[in-house]
Amino acid sequence: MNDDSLKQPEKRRGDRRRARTRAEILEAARQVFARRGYHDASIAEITEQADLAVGTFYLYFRDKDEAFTTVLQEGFRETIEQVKQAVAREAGERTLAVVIRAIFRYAYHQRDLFRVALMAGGEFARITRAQDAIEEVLTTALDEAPAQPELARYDQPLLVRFVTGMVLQGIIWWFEQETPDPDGMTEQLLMLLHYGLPAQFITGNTSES
Amino acid sequence: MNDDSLKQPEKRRGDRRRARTRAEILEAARQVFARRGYHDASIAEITEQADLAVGTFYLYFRDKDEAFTTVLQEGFRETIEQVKQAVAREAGERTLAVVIRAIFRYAYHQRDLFRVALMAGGEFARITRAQDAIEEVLTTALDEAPAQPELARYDQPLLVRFVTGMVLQGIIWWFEQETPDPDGMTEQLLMLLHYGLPAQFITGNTSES
Amino acid sequence: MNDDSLKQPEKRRGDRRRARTRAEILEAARQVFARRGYHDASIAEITEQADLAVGTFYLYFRDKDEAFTTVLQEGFRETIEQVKQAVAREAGERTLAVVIRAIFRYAYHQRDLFRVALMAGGEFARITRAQDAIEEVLTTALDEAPAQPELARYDQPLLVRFVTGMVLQGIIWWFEQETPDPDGMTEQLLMLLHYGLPAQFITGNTSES
Amino acid sequence: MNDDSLKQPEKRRGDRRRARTRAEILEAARQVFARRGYHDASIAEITEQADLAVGTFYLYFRDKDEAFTTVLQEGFRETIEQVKQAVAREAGERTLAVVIRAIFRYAYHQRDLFRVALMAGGEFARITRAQDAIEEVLTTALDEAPAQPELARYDQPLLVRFVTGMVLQGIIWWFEQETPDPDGMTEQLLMLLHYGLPAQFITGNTSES
DNA sequence: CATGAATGAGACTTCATTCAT
DNA sequence: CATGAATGAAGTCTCATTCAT
Repeated sequence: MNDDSLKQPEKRRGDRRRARTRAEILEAARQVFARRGYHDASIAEITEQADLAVGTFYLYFRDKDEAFTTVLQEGFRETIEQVKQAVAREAGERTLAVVIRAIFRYAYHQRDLFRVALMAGGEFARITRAQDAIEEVLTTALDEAPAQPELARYDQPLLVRFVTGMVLQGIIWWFEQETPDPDGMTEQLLMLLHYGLPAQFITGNTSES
Repeated sequence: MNDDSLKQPEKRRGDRRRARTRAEILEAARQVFARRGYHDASIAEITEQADLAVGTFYLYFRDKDEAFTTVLQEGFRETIEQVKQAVAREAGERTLAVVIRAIFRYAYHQRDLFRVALMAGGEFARITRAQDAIEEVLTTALDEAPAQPELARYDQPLLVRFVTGMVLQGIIWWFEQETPDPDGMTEQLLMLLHYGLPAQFITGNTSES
Repeated sequence: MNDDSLKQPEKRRGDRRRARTRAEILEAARQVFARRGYHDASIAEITEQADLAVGTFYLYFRDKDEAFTTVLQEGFRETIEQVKQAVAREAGERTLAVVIRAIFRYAYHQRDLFRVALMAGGEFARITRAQDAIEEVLTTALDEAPAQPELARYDQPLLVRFVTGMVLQGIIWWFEQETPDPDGMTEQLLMLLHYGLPAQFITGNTSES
Repeated sequence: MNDDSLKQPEKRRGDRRRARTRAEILEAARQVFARRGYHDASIAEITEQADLAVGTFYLYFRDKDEAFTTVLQEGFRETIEQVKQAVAREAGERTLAVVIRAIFRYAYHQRDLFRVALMAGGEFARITRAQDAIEEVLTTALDEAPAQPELARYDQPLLVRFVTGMVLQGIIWWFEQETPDPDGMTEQLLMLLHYGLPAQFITGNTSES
């Protein structure tokens, strides 16, 4: 008891400190990965940015790869949660419109994270990590949607992929352009999904094939 | 004359040999880049795959970067040309249907090349090189299409990006799946572009917002 | 304060260690450069001689060139200072005799350094670095000397070069011979500068031209 | 007989051709060595300059080193011979004045060769090759000179070295300066050897030690 | 004889990772 | 916990030399 009441605060303080240092490294890593890409980012630059010694890095992460993975996982986990909360807030309306708007809104502030994921290269798995995050949210939305007879003609996973591709391109667009803002981007994307393209433009005929 | 008839064969033989070796290195590079990604591909592995000595590589390419760029450029140049020819063959019908079908048909056989481009990472410009190839073809198609009043509501470059994103995901799909085949993939994509998604599914309401 | 008294020793220890390692590399480099010349000296041989890993070299010097330059600069700086001090000690007598004796005395112990500088080859600038060190000292001596009417007939910079050439040959002599010692060498050189050669020996006549 | 009269011309023609090619390579080598120094000169650059294929080089020289050695040897042999002839022409007057003037005159036109020798670096022997050429001529001159009692106080080989050092510096001077011309240079050097420097300047006293 | 494509040893350099302090 | 000097494997690139044509 005595022991406990004395050590607990210390332990907590220690824990808090550990957590803070860990977070600092992660934040530094995120910036450096975004700046340099996975391969050209060096542990030295990360620790320097975090104002720590090189060795400290290895007290918190097994290796460069784990830090990288963690940056993505924790980053995307947060984004996914925020999106889910946003969707939940618009109670019941688990529609594509709501989901995509939420994605774009949060992704816009996380452009860096997507940059990190997309610039990684190397094992292909990594590239898709950004994609996975989007797919997960979209798939959930589709699954929870009321059955739609018109959807039957689509191969669902493929459909998700197509939409994911569009969303991804929207985010990539922001790597270089600032406009449109998230809501404008959402509007453009939904418009396309809603109205599609003129039949004549697609097939070149008035009548469909 | 005498001189010519004597030296020409020798010169041609040398040229042919040079071209062959160059092609072998390029092919090996393409495979290794696809297998490992840009950074993890080593010159040693490339030359080994080509059954040549390391030094030989440098007789044909200034450095790794030049080889990489060449793999993409020559690869995509060929693909782009084939697509354009295919489109031209279906005289006059420069519709999206024709273009996208052509892209999918040729990209299917070039999956490796897209893998190379997409796995590169590093400088972001590189990642988009695959994207650029698609965008170029799509933009041309859009520009040559008859003016469509309904298209006015879209931001054109963004529209191209969205479609590019879908196409890209279709190709990425093939990295792991074999089906659907190019024509099936085309059909799915065009269907989405043509009919769009049910309004209710998008907005959650019967009436639009 | 507490902080200071605690950290300072650590910092000092680290600094001392760094300085020691740096000096070890420099000493090893000097030996290897003297043994092999600039080009044939390899970083591997230098670090091996210093009993360190290859990578350690690059913690202290950007590249081989910087190490080489440093070996010469620090080596000659020391020599030049010692010569200047020696000259200063013989207060007021800034005569050639004093200067040259000082040069020979210190250069004798620095034979290795001159070997390094002279064996460098490559960019010619480097070869002359040893020469520069001597020229600098000699020029200073000449400039500070009381104006001498007889000196007017000489082209000063050329005169310095000639004397430099003699000194250099004296040092090179020691690369293979041990005798004469520095003072003997000085005596021989000064004698030549003082008495010159017999007129008849130079012109072949009793009377001068 | 028949055999002879028929083959000899062919053999001679072949020999002449071989000799010409060899000379072309040597000339090219000399230029490239002068331009780049021993190490940075590549066989490729030499053969390119000679407008030949790389392999041809090895039909005439065992390796790079042999070509280098030959450039120096043949170059200096020629210079030495010319100097000896010039000296012989001034019948009987084998004085220092004549020898040094001859050296400077021919060395001036061979600045490149000395540059090659001096820029070589690497094994020290090479650096001295230029020096050897001068020493040889000077030593011969000294040996053939009538015995001079005043010379007795000098250590002869050392004396030769000193003079060699002066001559060498005169030639090095021409690497960057154009003036004085060979005769002017000779005059300056001889003046120094003849009159020496003012006693006061050397010792700082009016009376000698 | 001449050619020049091919070879491969060897040099430099970087950087993730360890460990003594 | 923190530090940062040291490590050394691994990768890129050069170029003297060989050899089949």
